[in-house]
Amino acid sequence: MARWEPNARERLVRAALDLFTEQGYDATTVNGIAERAGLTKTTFFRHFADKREVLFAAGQEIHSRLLADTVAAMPDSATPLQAVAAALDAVTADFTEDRREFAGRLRAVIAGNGELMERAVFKRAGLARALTDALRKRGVPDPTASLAAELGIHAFYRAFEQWAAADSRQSLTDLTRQALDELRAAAAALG
Amino acid sequence: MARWEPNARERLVRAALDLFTEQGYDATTVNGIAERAGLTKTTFFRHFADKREVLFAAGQEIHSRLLADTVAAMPDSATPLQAVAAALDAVTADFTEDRREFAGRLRAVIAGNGELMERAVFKRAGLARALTDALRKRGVPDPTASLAAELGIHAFYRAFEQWAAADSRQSLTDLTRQALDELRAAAAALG
DNA sequence: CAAGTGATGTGACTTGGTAACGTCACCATA
DNA sequence: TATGGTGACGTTACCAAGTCACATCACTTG
Repeated sequence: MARWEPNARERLVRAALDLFTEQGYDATTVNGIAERAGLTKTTFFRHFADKREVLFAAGQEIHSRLLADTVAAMPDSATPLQAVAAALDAVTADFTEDRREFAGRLRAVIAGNGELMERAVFKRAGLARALTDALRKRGVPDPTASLAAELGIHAFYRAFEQWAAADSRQSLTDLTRQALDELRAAAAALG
Repeated sequence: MARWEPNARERLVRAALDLFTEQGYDATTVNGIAERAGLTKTTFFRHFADKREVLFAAGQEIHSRLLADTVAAMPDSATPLQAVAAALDAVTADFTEDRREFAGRLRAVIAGNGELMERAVFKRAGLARALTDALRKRGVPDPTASLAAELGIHAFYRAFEQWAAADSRQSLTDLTRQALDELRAAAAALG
């Protein structure tokens, strides 16, 4: 018999999201989360750097690396925006249909709290940064690199809003491709 | 004789920036800041929502409103990017030469601490949001509005880095104009 | 001169977050 | 089988951020 139940990390995430939706983020204590997961506060902070991070740790650094690796693997002939598009394809493939309800609840909790919004914006900036750096390593000069990266991340979040909130039947990959096309056209028309 | 020294808010900001540069952000307590300003912790939190905000409260909402008002005052014939350029001119006029040393120290402290970076990124997103909303009110459709706004804010921060860090003799207004021109050209060339 | 206002102080409290130390199943290796 | 290490967790104590109820007193207004 095992000494501890497995998947402590995942249990903490689920307990946190449940409590946040039930009583709100502020009214939920870390002690409460840990207790529901059958653990203690100390263990919570061994898994997550702070209270907010329990909602963001899943996938963040993975996605950054996936963006960077995909961009690096593109042939030299690819344009910056083509590299960005490929990277977004790779990341969005991870957002399968069965994760949509979870993503929707996550989005709702985050949207309802200032501290969480702040962290979300920061994470978004981190993704843009990773994408920018990957483009720079391909020799894309500034400010083209950061611009292409921001365009891509912008498209991703725009699409994510639709995917997680509404009941659109399209995949996040398709929605992101459409958003990127729109943004590309708008950028070209800016003047 | 007045019961309290005047300018409590400003005294708190200066005390905070001084202590942060001397001992670092983490090693500085709110009690310490308040004490140096001749006040107490409670009074600190009456002026600033949290410890970080003491470095950001100056100018944030003022700048948002200035951006919005300037965009709103532009003639209908102006393009989105022209409105953005005018708004940036208005905001950067506020960054006079005598504030440069202060801005440089501020930038250094923020760059050295993760929590402060997070807040800075959030404030930046707030400015972009204000600019986007102002453009929308002019009838600029999405995603053109948010794109033009992000381009402008991107230019502003890019220029701010040069202005606050190096000893370039140019005004922030000029640096921002140049940065916006570069970004416009890069956007048009994206494909 | 009385009543009200506003900026501050006091003290007690909750909670996020850290740190030192202890516990015990599991695993490797002799 | 004996032994010693490792990793994941718990316990306890602590600090500092942030909140709240209540008190103070110069200044203002009628």
